[in-house]
Amino acid sequence: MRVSLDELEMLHSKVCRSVGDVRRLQLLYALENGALSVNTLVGILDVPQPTVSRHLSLLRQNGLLTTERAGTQIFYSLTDTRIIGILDNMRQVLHEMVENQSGKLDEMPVG
Amino acid sequence: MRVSLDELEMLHSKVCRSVGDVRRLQLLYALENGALSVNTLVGILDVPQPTVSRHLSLLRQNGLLTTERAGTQIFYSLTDTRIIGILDNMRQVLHEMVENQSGKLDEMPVG
DNA sequence: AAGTTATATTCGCATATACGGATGGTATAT
DNA sequence: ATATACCATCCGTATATGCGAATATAACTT
Repeated sequence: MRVSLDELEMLHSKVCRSVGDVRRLQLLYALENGALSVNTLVGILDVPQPTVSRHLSLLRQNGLLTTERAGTQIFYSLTDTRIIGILDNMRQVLHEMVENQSGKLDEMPVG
Repeated sequence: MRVSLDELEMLHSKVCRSVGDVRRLQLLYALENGALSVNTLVGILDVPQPTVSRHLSLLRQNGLLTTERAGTQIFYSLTDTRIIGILDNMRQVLHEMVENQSGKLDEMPVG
């Protein structure tokens, strides 16, 4: 499948946006070591089942997760585990940025 | 500065969300090779100046950009250029994912 | 001080997103 | 067929986000 730069840019921002939610970030990390059922994820995140289901659905629509049914359960897993590595890199950089520039985040306007 | 896992998680999702907008993604990439003035960025993105200014402001509030005034102009630059490398990694992975699973994104529900 | 350039902010509006609770659907078991 | 377990979707609501147009602020010039 050929993909233009514009399409890639769109996908890129869409994926970043879908990661840009604490619950969804937690879901991705929870699946770091393999597939889990919805119910298990509900237990881990401790939020209502419909909430988890909606976030999982969004992540799947954006290609980050895939599903597999086993009886009545549905197991979600990462489409590409390299995503976690990338998120870890980002987290590491952010960690350093926070420690270095300390209170400089959210600083006052330039004027 | 000590930073808890929760705080880091918050920052992480906040930063991802701020990257999750096409304009802001374009702004970050535009600044890949050094600082640029707001007006220059307006020319590159070809969107109204207030729109650019608002997106820049958000990116700065989230720590991704820093500013420096030079006369009447304000130059924005990346706080940490490693961010671009991370975004490139993600873009590369997404590119491969799209090419591999072709039309599988946005596929139909599991039921 | 008045004018000019560059940038930031405000306002009103439209759209998108997230949530809880209820409901709907699917698969297995009895 | 009924019951149960598991998951997805709908509904109404509250909040967040993005935009264009107009306006405000800051710095430099004359």
